[in-house]
Amino acid sequence: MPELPEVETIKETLKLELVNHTIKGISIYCPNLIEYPSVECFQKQIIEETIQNLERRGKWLLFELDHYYLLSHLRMEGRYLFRTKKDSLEKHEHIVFLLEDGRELRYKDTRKFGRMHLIEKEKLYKQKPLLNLGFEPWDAHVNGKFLREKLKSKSIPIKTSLLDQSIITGIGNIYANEILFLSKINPLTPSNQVKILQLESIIKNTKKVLEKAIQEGGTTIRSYEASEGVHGKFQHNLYVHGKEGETCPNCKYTIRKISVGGRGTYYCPKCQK
DNA sequence: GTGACCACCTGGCCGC
DNA sequence: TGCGGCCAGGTGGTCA
Repeated sequence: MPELPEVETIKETLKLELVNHTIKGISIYCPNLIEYPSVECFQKQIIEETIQNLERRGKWLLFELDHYYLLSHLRMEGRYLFRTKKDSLEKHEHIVFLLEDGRELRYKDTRKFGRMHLIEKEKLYKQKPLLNLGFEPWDAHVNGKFLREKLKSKSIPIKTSLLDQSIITGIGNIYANEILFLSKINPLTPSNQVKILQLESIIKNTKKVLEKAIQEGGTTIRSYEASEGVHGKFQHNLYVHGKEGETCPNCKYTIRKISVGGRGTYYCPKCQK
């Protein structure tokens, strides 16, 4: 599933293909994917807009157009593919953007979990979904004191807080597991009981894990591809995620899988006490 | 303000 | 073999 490193990889891949190209038409086969505005407005407003740039904010992909930002969240299995008019529409291809050079940018999403917004440029950070988004992990505001302040009234597990996009944006389930393993913190620890040194360790390892994952092009687990045929390699660097029953690379204890906040959580009970 | 729960959605897997 | 049920996941909404 695309998290921050995967979205960063997708952004860079699409940027090479899309900047300075104009959207001439759009076909929407699954209206539920359009969150805002209405499907009719979305279709009307996006026509004749030229893609100026691609950006990323957390797990959101931002297409900068002339007058709007097209925001795309890939959720679990969303991906973008390039096709031509001659190519027949395949299963799960729900939205087709026709470009002025005849290519088609198709949004494919097996589970239809992804969402798109089209927002006027000046309102980008004044309304959902970016309004309440937290800081990027590399933001200067993100330090131990910041996290302690944010978590002081929270008794939910630290793993759940790491997934809260209004605190630090971009961390998903895979990387939260890895970050807590490297920080030697039990994922069930109440957020307000994590010590300041541990919070600083979390921040350090968040940057470390995400930077490494971006270098490797993200993590390819099941269905994720940056674009067609582009696979990440970070799955070879995972310590605990998806390794239930295997031995811990540090202490050789058996890695355990539990459910925290309804999410599959992998950890070493010996290293992460 | 906080936390728990649910809906969204489909393919894959497992047990019967 | 076929069927039903469960699971995976991120986010937003609702309710206590």
